[in-house]
Amino acid sequence: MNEQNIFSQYIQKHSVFRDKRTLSSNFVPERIQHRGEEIQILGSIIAPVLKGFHSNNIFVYGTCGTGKTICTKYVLGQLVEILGTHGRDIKPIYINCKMKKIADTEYRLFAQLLREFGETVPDTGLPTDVLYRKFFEKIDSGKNEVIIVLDEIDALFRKIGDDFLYNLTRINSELKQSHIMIIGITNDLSFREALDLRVKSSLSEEEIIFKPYNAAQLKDILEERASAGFATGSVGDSVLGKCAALAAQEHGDARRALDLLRVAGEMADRLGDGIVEERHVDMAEYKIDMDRIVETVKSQPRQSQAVLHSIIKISQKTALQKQWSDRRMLTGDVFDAYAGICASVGMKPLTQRRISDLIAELDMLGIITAKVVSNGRYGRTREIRLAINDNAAQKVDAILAERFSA
DNA sequence: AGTCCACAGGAAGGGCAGGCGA
DNA sequence: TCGCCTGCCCTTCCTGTGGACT
Repeated sequence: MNEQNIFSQYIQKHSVFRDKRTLSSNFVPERIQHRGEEIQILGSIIAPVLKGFHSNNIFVYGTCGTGKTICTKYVLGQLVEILGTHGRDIKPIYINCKMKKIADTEYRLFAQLLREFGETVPDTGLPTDVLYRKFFEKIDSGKNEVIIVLDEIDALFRKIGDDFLYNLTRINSELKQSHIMIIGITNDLSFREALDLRVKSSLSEEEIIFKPYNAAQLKDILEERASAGFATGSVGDSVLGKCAALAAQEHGDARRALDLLRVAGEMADRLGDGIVEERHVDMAEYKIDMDRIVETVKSQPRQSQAVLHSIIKISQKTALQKQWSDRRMLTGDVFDAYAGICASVGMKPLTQRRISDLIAELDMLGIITAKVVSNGRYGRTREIRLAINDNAAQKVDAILAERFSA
């Protein structure tokens, strides 16, 4: 091999990792810690399908990173494993409703369900009721028990309402030999309350609530993952403790804890340090937050970017004169600045109504905070502030300035 | 108590791209 | 090819809001 090859150095270098996959939040381990009770309950609700009985629908609640998805996948994995010995026709389907362009509309949801059965469905073009009928015919062509896991079901509900749930449950009353069971996963505890009465009554569901992990539980989880993921002696107890403590501050989010640990390892690797230290966790925390912001901004449509650009511009201008807490602006200010940017780059401006929606979307993404306030006779508007720190704002501004340079 | 402001936000519909079936 | 369907982005129109001001 050519010693000058740019990758030869990488191959020779010692890595802190043994198996990085196990440090991914999507990885389903053989044993899930601190969720024994929830797994038991979930299993006991699903179990009747093994004997040919119908199971109730289930709603799994819990904040981000509390193990809802992983436990559900784990239980279904166990189900599939035992199916081999029982030979029943049970088909679990996992769909993440937050995945844009995958299952974020009723059409796309049914299209995705049909694809799980090996059908080819166009991305658009067919009436939704045709897909509905196709799906119906497909599952009723045999004796099937279909378990549909709808992860982040609240995202789909917010976008298209609860008709899709009603339609899914209604299918059961029409099916002759098959049955559908729905497992909805959500971090919105008020989700059920928002459902229409007729949907609630047709669901006949059970609920499981996942509580956040505490720091000690997170550390247990990290220890087990680290022993499989890192080379022996590469990561110390204090590093695991720090990742656990930081994640515990964020509502006991195990996903965050794993991300911190994995990225800290990547930092150590990149710097050729051989051992993961606490300073790598600090770097990881910064990098994760920065990457999230930059990626979010880059993936926004041009008009949203122009709105954000105008918000940063106003924020920078006021920063010179005011305290941080006073760096707020109103919808009208943002619209004026946005119109100015459009004029300078020759872009057709959208209406204020549309900009109002884009501001709300940026708020949802966590890049800005936009609070509706009333200023008395000076009107009702949104008070807008940047929700990212100065470093991130500068980085985002540099990206946007390049995009909107006249 | 009534007025007024500067929007918020819902509803309806237009225009577009793209796919299907007759 | 045409009519009909979809999702998506957008505009237009409208009503509602809440607190300062008169």
